[in-house]
Amino acid sequence: MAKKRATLRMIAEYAGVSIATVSRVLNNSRRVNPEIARRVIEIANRLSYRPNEVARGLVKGKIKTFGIVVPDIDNPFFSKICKAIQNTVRKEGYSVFLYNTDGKPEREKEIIENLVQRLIEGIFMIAPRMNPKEILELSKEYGFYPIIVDSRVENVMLSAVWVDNVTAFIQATEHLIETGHRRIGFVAGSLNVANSRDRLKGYLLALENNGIEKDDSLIYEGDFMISSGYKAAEYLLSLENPPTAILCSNDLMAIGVLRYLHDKGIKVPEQISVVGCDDIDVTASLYPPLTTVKQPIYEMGEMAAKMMLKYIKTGKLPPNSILHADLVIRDSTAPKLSEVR
Amino acid sequence: MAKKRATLRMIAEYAGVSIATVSRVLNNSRRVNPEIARRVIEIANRLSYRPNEVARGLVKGKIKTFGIVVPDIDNPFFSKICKAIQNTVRKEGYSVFLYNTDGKPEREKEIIENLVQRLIEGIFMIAPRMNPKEILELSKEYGFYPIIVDSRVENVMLSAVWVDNVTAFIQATEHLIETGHRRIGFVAGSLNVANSRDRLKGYLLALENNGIEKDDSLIYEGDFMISSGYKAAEYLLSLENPPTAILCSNDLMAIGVLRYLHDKGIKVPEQISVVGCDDIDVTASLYPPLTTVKQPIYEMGEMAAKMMLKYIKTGKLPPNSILHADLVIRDSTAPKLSEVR
DNA sequence: GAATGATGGGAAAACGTTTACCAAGAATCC
DNA sequence: GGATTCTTGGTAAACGTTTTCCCATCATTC
Repeated sequence: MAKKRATLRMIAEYAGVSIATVSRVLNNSRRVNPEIARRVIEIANRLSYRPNEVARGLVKGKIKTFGIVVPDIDNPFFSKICKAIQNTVRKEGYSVFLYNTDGKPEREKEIIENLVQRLIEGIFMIAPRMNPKEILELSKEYGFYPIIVDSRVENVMLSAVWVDNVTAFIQATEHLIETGHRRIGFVAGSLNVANSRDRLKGYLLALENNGIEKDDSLIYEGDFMISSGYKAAEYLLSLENPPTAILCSNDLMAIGVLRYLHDKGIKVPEQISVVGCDDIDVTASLYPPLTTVKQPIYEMGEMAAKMMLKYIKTGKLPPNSILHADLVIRDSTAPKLSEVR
Repeated sequence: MAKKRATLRMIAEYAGVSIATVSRVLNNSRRVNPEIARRVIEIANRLSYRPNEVARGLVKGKIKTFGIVVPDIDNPFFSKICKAIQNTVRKEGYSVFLYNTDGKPEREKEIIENLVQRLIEGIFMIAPRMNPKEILELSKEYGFYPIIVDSRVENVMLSAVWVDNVTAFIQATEHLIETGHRRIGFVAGSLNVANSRDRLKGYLLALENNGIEKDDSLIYEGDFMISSGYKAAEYLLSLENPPTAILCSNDLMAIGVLRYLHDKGIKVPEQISVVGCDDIDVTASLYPPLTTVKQPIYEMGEMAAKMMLKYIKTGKLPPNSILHADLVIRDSTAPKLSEVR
C-alpha cells in the first residue's frame, strides 16, 4: 500500500556520500562541504525525507514527547488545561500522549509505566490521586520529569503548580457570610484529592473565623460531576433546617445544584444562593449567571508546560508556582432572604 | 538520576541464556523449555523489566499508537469523542497522541507528517478542514490508516463515521414550523466544515418543503463558539423583522444566544424559541433547558475506534457508519407568540 | 542401526538513526 | 619546510528489540 519511506541510507546512495554525512547535513550537527550539503538537501527534499523519530528515539534514549495523565478529559476544566499544555509544548517540537484515568488511582501507575516504556521525557500529572511521594519515587526509578498540575505538593522534591484554594474558599465563604448567610451548605469534590480537602478547609476556616459552628450535616461529598451536584442539592434541601446558600467545589456540581433548584421551583438567588468554582466557559451563561471562584485555568496549564520545558533544559527542579483565584460575583448570590425583608 | 532500566540482554546474562530465548519467553512467541521459561520470567520480574516500546517499534516498523487530530479539545463535543476513542483503543493496548488544530487547515497536514514520523498506525481526523481526497492521498503516501470522524465523506475510499445532519435539521426546523414559526433565524457554524453545510441544507430543505421562502438575512455564519452565538443573536434581533425562533448549529452558540436574550430581558421561549445541537452535558441544565438535536457523541467516538481497530486487523476498509440524531424537546421552544394568544 | 523428523536453543541480521573514532588532506606556525 | 593543528569525510558501534537461519540433540521410524 504505502511507498517505501526515504531513509538516510537512500539519500546517501543517491548523493554518493556516507550516511553520517547526510545525518550531519540534515541536523546541522557539523560543518560539511557546502556543495555536498546542497546536493543532500536537494535529494532529501525530492524524496520528501522525514526522519524516523522512533529510530532517533532509540539511539537518544528518549523521544520528544510528554505524557498527560488526567482524571477526565471530558471535564471542561481539564480539557482547557490540556489545550494550554499542548499549545505551549508544541512550539518546542514536543508531542503529547493523552491518558484518561477516570479518576481511578490504580490506573495512574499503570499509565506511568506504559509511558515510560515509550521513552517519553516527562509526565504532567493533572490532579493526581496518587501520593506525591510515590510519584517522586517512580520518577526516579524510571527517569522521567514529573510536573504536578492542580494539586498542592509540599515538602516533596517535586515541581507543581496549583491554586491557593484555601484562601479562595475563605473568600467565597466570607462573601456568603457577609451577605447574611449562616447556614451554608458545602458540596465537596472527592475528598481523596488534595484540592477538595483544601476547599473544604477554606470553608471551615471561614466559618470558624466568623464564629459559626460547623455542622457536618451541611457537608456533602460529591464527585465533581453534574449529577452529584443534583444529588447534593436534593440532600441538602431535604434537611429539616436547610441551608440558605450552597457553596460548590466546582462549577459542574453547581450546575447540578441549579438544575435541582429549577426543577423544584426554588428561586436563585432570591430563596437560595449558589456559588461554584472554576469559571468554566459556560458559567457566565447560566441562568442566573453563576457567582464562582475563577481559576486561572489556561494559565495553570501554560505555567506547567513552561516549568516542564525549563526542567528539561536545566535539569533543575523549578520552584513551585502558586496561582491566585478570585471570586467573581454574578447573579446567583444575594443577601439572605430574611435580611432583605 | 535514573537507575538503568532492565533490558533483554541483562535478563539473558542473569539467566545464562540467549537474548532470543528471553524474547521468546516474554512474548510467548515460541515454545521454550518450561524450566528455562520459569527462570527467565522470575528474573524479569525481579528486575521489573518493561520492554522498550521504541526499540520494538523500530523493528516492527510501527508503534501501537494512534493520532487524534481535533479542532478544539476544549469544546465538550470533541472532548467527549476523544474520551470515547481513548477508552476504546486502550483496551487493545493502544495509546493516543493528541493534537489540536485550532481549526486551522494548514496545521492538519503538518500534524499528519509529524505523526507519521513517529510510526503511528492510524489517525483519527475529527471534523477535518482538509479535503478528504487530500487525506486519502497522504494516507497512501505515508502508509497510515485514516478514519474520519464527524464529517460526511462520500465517493472517496475513506472510512468515516458521521451523523445524518440533514435529516436531523429538517426535523428540528419542522418542529419550529409546526409550532407556528415562519421566520426562523439560523446560526451556522463555519461553512468550510461539511457538517455546517449539511445543517444549513437541512434547514433550507425544511423551509422549502413547507413553502417558506428563504431569507438570507436570517442566516448568520458563526464559528461554533459561545461568543459567536452572542453576536449572532445581537445581529438577528437587530433586524427590522426579527425571527421568532433561532436554530443554532451547536449548543455552545445556542448558549451564547440564550445569554444575549437574557441580557436583553427577552423571554425564552415566550418571546422567542431557541434550538441547539449536540446535547452536550450542560445543555439539559441550562435555563431554560435547551431543546436540541441530540448527537450520539460518545457512540460516534466509540464507533470510530472500533472501525479503526477492525481496519488494522483486517486491512480492509470498513464501511461508513451513519448515525442518527434525534430532536430532544425541552423548554426553550414553544408555539409562536401570536398563535398562543 | 541408519535415516528422518521434531524440538529447542543460539548467532546474527535487521530496523534507521546518532556519534565516537579514525584517516587524510589542508592550513598554520616557527 | 617540517611539525602541528584543523577540517572534513568515512567507518562502525551502539541503541533494544524481533526474527530468520542454522545447528545440536533426541525421538521416531523402517
